[in-house]
Amino acid sequence: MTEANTRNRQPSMADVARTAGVSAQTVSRALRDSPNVNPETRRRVLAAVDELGYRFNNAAKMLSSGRSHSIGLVLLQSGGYYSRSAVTAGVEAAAGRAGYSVSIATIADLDTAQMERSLSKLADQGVDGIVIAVPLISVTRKMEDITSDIPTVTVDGSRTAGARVLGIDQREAGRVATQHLLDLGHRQVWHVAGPDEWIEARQRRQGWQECLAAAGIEAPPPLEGDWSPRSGYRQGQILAMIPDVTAVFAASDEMAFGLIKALREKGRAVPGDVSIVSVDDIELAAYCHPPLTTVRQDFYRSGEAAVALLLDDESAAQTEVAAATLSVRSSTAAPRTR
Amino acid sequence: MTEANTRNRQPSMADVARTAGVSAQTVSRALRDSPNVNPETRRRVLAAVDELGYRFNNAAKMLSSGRSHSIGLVLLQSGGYYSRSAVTAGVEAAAGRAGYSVSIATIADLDTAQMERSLSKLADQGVDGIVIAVPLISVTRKMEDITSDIPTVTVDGSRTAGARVLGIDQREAGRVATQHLLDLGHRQVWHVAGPDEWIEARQRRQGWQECLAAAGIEAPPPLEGDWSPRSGYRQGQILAMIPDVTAVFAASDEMAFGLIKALREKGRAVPGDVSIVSVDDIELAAYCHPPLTTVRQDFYRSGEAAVALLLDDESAAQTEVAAATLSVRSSTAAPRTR
DNA sequence: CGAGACTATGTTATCGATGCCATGAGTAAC
DNA sequence: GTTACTCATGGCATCGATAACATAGTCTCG
Repeated sequence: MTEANTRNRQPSMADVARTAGVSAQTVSRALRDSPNVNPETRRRVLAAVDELGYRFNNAAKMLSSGRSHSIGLVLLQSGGYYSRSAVTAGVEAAAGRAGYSVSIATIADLDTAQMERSLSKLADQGVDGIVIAVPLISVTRKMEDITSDIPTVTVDGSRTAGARVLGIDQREAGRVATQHLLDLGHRQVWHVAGPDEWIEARQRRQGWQECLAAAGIEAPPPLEGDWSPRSGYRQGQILAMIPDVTAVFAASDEMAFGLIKALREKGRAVPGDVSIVSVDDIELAAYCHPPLTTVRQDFYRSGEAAVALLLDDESAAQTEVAAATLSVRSSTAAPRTR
Repeated sequence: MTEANTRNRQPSMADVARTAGVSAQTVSRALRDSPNVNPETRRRVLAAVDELGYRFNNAAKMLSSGRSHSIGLVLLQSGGYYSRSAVTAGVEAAAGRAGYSVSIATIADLDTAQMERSLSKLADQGVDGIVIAVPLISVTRKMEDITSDIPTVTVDGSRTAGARVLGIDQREAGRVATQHLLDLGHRQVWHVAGPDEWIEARQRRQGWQECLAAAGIEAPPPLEGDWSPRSGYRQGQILAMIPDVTAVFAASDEMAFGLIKALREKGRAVPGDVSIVSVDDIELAAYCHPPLTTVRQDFYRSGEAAVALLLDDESAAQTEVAAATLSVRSSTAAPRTR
């Protein structure tokens, strides 16, 4: 009589079975694999499903099969909207294709306690696997416990006992960027790095250092930002006060935006006085002024690869590497000849 | 002997009960509410939980309680990395605070079939509620079925029978932006809109039209982009060929970036010759050249509000409105006096 | 034509937590 | 001192699907 009454409970497999005139087990078989089910029976079952608007109960399925067919994704709330979205999309797409759903757990800051909480939350949900898309600073006992129970992949190169590592070669990105500047004739390359807790940041910095070292150049002290355009702007103000700077490698496009703004304000033209290379190749990189020369990395593919690594037991040891390719635009040029 | 063997099944409530010397039922009570449990008993239970590393089984809980304590979030893969991330973060944060987890389902394009599939997927997972963060073009029977079974909130203003609507007043954004240009002395304001299927886009366009109408100005035909900087660039090339254009309202910051680039290339200075206002206030808006005057909208808050609306039955009819505030920077100026 | 293999289907136990009811201990009230 | 009631806890059925086992019928082949 009341409205609540109209909302009967969802039909169950037993209801379908009754309607189709078969047993629940047969319904289960008809709906999943199909080793041995009479086509005619299956037709009847499907008809009944359709008629009743049956929708299988995931909880029950999960309870009896022990698998949730869902994977967890740990993200950082701040810091690089771009790569975060791209990884998410890649993970979700690959998971979806494999019949898995994705649960997200974001952490506000790179903080051990929050990380533990997120992992616990995902573990409580019973995810079959976890993709960690943020750097693990220090791995606690509790994290180890969880990651050794549940297959885990980290996409940033952090290591923990149970977790496989998907290597995106960030050093390569640093090398490519730096080498490009050297090739243009610059004698020195400065660097605005990301936060040191991020493996990405460390690796890019390493690539930069290695590249300079290989060219026999002593690297200047790196400046450090936090990925944000604002931090790039800050560091740019500092760089603008150093006379000899002709080339800068920024660890992210967003920081490069800030960098350019600061340099311009101090009367340093880009690329006339200072060349800038960064990493990410976000969509806007081509539409700022000047268009950014930047190293493209396929985060979407990384997300996909992470899921593949997670679900495919065979390729256990395989760590895929996303190649780094340079998009040359107009923020770099040969140094001004004196 | 084999490695598989080492991975014993997770301890269950019964195991905890045995260890603590109580019944499973008592464990259940001790771990949840607490109407009638002896403090000493609870202590023993908690100790046992800790000792065994017990982690409750979500599937079982869900099966017996009928609630999954998870909500689904439908996102569009492409189109505006920014707002997508912000909404996601807001949803996840609010859901997390309420003890809910978030499952995502992305769709590649605005396509009815994909939308149906995503909703089905979420429904199959047994989510307790759904937040739809993409526009529903046409609502099919199947979608209605799902949204009437499961509480649903759409954050973009699309309407469907079962879904509540979280109104973010996009018309207001359009009005604020247009009015700003008129206040500066512009006699006409052009518009580069988002795709017409997006309610956001339509509403912003309406706001623009209404504002012009109120000022007694006949609106020029709107141009249409797809939110991407590239599409802004295309439309900018067209606008640059029209002599009288002095002010443009772009429906997103990203399109404004493209617009500015195109105008600049055709020799039209921003804001000297053409003023530009857009919407979103992404972080980079302040760091491009010139810094964008743009309307800020708090998508994070929208995400939070959507969850609140979903979980809080009381405020059923309440549609929260995120205010639109203008960030005035340097992409707008008074028109050149002749 | 009978043994073994294979097909299509039904029966029963089970996953792990919870809801409901039962029970015994302690306690307040008359 | 018996009634009535609360508190703390245990026992059992249950949620819905599945795995494992069971069974009746069909087919194949020597």
